[in-house]
Amino acid sequence: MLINELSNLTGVSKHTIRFYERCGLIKGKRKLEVKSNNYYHYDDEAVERLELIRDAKSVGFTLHEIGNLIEAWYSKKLSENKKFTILDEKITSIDNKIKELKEMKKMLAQCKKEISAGIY
Amino acid sequence: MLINELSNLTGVSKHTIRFYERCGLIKGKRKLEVKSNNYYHYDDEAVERLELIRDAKSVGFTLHEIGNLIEAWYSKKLSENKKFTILDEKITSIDNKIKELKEMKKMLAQCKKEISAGIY
DNA sequence: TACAACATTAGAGCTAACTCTATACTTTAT
DNA sequence: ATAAAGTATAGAGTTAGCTCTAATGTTGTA
Repeated sequence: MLINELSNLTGVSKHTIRFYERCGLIKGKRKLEVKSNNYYHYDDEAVERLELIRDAKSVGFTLHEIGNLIEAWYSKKLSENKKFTILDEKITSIDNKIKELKEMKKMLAQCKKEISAGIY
Repeated sequence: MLINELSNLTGVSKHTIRFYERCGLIKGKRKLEVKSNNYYHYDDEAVERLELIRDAKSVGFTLHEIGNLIEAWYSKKLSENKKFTILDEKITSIDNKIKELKEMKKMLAQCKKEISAGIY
């Protein structure tokens, strides 16, 4: 698919897709058999990646961190050990985030209770 | 306490504390009885707020969202209903984030499995 | 009393992550 | 054949969230 379709499918703007491409987060491929233009073509992996980027961003990961994650995921260059290190790091960081979110939720529930009780 | 102590206690830099103060996220108070300077004094609530800001930021909330939350929490001006609306909104958003994080974690575990199995 | 350490304000500078504009070429529909 | 819509590239502009500098004044210690 071309960039427009990818954009419609994921809800990520074309500008942003190109920006992510410049950052190395996703990769389109040129078709060698097409000589008249140099349009990029995207596959399902690009869709997957954009969804991963969106989810990871929304829980506070930076593009840089997401880049590492994607590399561990898809790269053929990294050693198995290196990949595990990155993945385990992210899993730990996810666990921490979940813990923080649960605490925040508890706090908010407590806050609601206090408001109901008219403490404030 | 003065800004230096607040900074040491929370690990948030003085510059950043002042930045948050300009944003209205925390509030120091001047002591009327002190005439020779206009230093700000901070209490335990300031510490609480800075911790809340740090936690909320790390899971992807913006300062703007955190500002709303803090207002719902501490403000005497908002109506009870308005506060509940904001708090419930944040609770929903927290639940979504937890869900996303759990999915990501599952994906990462799957990724590790695939790497072990030598699929990549 | 000197001087280091601390405080305030104003404003400049910086990085991440977009977002937009301009230019130019290609494809598609009429 | 031509106009509308799509694509690529380069680079400028924007916003959030800091981060730093300079100027100036205050406090605490030797």
